[in-house]
This record gives sequence, structure tokens and C-alpha cells, in this order.
Amino acid sequence: MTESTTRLRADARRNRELIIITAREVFLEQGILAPLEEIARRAGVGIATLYRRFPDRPTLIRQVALDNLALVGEELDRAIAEHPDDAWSALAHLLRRLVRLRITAVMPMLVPGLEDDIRADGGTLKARRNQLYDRLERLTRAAQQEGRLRQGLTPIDIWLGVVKLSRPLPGIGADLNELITDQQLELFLGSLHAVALDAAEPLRRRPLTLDELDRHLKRRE
Amino acid sequence: MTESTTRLRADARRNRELIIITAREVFLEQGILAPLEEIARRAGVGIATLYRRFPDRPTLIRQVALDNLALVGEELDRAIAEHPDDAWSALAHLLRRLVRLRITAVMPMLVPGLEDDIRADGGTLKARRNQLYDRLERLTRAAQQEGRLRQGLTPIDIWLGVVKLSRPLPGIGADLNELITDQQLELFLGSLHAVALDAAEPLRRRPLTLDELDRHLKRRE
DNA sequence: AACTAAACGGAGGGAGTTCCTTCGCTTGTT
DNA sequence: AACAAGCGAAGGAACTCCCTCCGTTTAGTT
Repeated sequence: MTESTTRLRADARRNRELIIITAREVFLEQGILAPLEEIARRAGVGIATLYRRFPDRPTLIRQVALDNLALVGEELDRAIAEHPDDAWSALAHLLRRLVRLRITAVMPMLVPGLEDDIRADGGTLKARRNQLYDRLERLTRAAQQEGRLRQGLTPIDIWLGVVKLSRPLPGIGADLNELITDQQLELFLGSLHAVALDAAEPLRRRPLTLDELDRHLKRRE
Repeated sequence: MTESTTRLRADARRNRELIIITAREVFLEQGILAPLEEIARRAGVGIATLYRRFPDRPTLIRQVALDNLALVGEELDRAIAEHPDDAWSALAHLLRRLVRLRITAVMPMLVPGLEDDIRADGGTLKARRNQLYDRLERLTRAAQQEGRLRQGLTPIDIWLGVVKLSRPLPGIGADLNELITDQQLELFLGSLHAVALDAAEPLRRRPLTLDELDRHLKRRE
């Protein structure tokens, strides 16, 4: 992903990827304060390897965040390519993929403490997030113009829904969690779908904007 | 709640209630392994007070679970009383209340390790859960017969939805979480609502049964 | 108002986690 | 085959959490 990656030895590159993928899962389950040793253990690498690649926790978090954003971008490309004339299908397909991949694309948007890193980053993370948001918004609008996505929905509704759905319930097995998530996702898709809901029961509320979300996060010291 | 409660001194009874309420919130956020000291701190009582009232963690968990079930029962009564001829409104009203109260009625259903306590309990907890489930199922069916709740939904879908919605996202403030949860709840209600969805896009799946859920939980050692 | 039993909170020792570094061995690359 | 790069395990320091002990405070009673 990063250019420095290309200079790594093959096994190092493999382990690096493994760590990021595992970290995504563990962060999703336990939050970003999860023990790094558990991430290493579940990734099947020594703790030293993790520290060698990611000197401290913020670095790891930022890499996971960047990786998430890139992955969502790729999936978005693919979904649109596979459904070029059908924005709703592309969106539904995308969401199913994202949930299955357990991506928390919103993480970098929501997690405070990342703020510092975003700034240290020169704003790269935030810029990429905004870019992705724009693309998602375009898809959303297209689906609404097709009349198949409920009016009044924003990408924020959708993203947050995916995050809440992806988040496994603590204390129960992975298989049961997957089952539950799948079932709930289909319900969620129903709530997004327009068909006749639109006229029948329009969303009556002031939608949350991205700026507003950011302000909330910033205010919280 | 319990008869032994009546023998407690007024301040003790007050603190006991406070601890249970706080424990519900903390368990919801962090899972049932959350530090007891945080529960005590957030409840504004000393750690000794918590231990005096609840000698060990399982005892506290069971009390919280029982309290949750009782509370949901009361809310169910109220919702039905307020909408005697309108099951769908009663259901929607109930869900809004439950989310706002941050009740995780399903907790005792989902959390393993509680299994032992359920048995030690002589099955009281499980019996009450099943009883509540039956009542909820009756309401569900009624709303479906009205043609206002989507066909194919079970109380499990609804309960699990409430749990996932109630669960706050980690690392962001309580106020933002509340905002997000409210917005997502309205979406969720939309997905439950029939209106015209029914004919347009019936739920095509095998629903999860309560027995099946229990079996999953038991299997997981 | 005074008394007493009940309840309270905080301090602190001990057990268990988590962090993060050091170091001798292994492996990919040329 | 040689060597640089990468690897995992062990372990000390710091921290967290559990749970009890004990001196102080408070609710309820006479």
C-alpha cells in the first residue's frame, strides 16, 4: 500500500498485511484500546514483529484506517462496475460486501484521538475520507433518482448502519454473530429501499451532516 | 424487587437500585466483564458497597438480567395500555422506549456463562425470558394481522435489532451516541413497517428460532 | 436528642495484564 | 554460501482490577 512496503522482504510484507487485517477485526470487536498482544497472537506473529512494523498504537490505528478506506474504495469500484446502470443494486451489493468483510470504514471518522494523527498526517486521512464520502454520496443520489432508495437518506445513515451491524455482540461465538449480522443486514436494506415506503412514510427529521459529526467529535476533547 | 430488598435500609436500597441501573449501562457498553470498580464509580458509591450488595459478579449480572426483564415487562404493559387497539403503534412505542432506556432485554438470552446461574436459579431467569418472549410474539402477530408489521418477522429480529441499536459506539460521547441511535432506530422502524414493503419485497429467508439461538449459545462451551 | 446497628467509602495488598525491549535464532535474497 | 533482514520468546516495569479490612457516617428507634 505505502511505498515503503515495496522495500520489505516478502515475509515481512505478508505479516504486515496479516497484522492490519487482524487489527481491523480486533478493533471492531474491542475498540482501539484492545491489547496489541492479542492482535499479534491472532495474526500468528510474535509481538516483536508487530512493534517492529508499527512502533506505537497510533501508527497501527492510522494504517488500519487508511487500509479500510482503500478497501472500501476498491469495493465501491467493483460494485459500480458490476452494476453500471443500477445504482441501487450497486449499493446493496456494496453493503453486503462491506459487512461480510467486516469493514469499519467509518472508524477513522468516528474515533477521537485519531484527530491528532490526522493532523500529523497533514490531513491525508481526512482528505481520503471526504473523497470517499463524495463518491458514496453520488451513488446514493443516483439510487434515489432511480426511485429505489428512500428519499432523505444520507451516506452517514448508511455508513453508521454498517458499523453498528458489523460490530459483533460480545460474548457470543463468531458463527452466531455472522448469522445475526446477515439477518439484520437484510432488514436494514429493507429500511433503505424505497419501493413504496417513500410515499407512505417519508423520513421526517433533520439529517446529520458530516460537518456536524466532526464537530461533535472535536468538542469531545 | 426481591423480598430481601424490603429489609434494607433506605440508603442501601437506593444504592442497590443505582448500582443495577449503572451496571446495565456499563455492561451494555463494555460487556459483562467490565470492571466492577467502574460501575461503582459511575454509580457514585464505594466499591465496598457494591461487594456488600452483590458478593460476586454472577450475582450482579443475574440481578441486572432479572431487572431488565421486569422493566421490559412493565414497558410492554404500558405500551399496550396506551394503544389498546393498535398493535403496531404499541410495538413502535415500546421500541422507542426500550432504546431510550438502554435496555438490553436480550442480554440474559445471549450471554453465556449466565447459563450456570440460570440453572442455579432453578430456571427462573429462563422461564421469565420465555414468558416475555411469548407476550412479545403475541404483540408481533397482532401487528402483522393488522397488516402494519412486515410478514416473516419474529421477536428475535426485533430484540436483536434493539440490542445492536442500543449498543453505543466506543470512543464517542454519550450525546452523539444518543443522536445516532435515535436516527438509526427510525430507520429500523421503517424496515419493520409493512405498508407496501410486504408485497414488494418479502423477507426471503429462514428465520432464526429461539431454540436455535439457545443451542448456539450452549454449544459454545 | 441520643443511641445503635446498619451502611458507607477509601486504602491497600496481591494477582493478573499489558506494554515494550532485548537477544539469540531463522529465513529470504543475491 | 553469505549476510542482512526478519522472526519469536522471554521477562521486567507499569498498570489495572479484585476484594477485604476498618474507621467513619447515617438511618431508624426509643
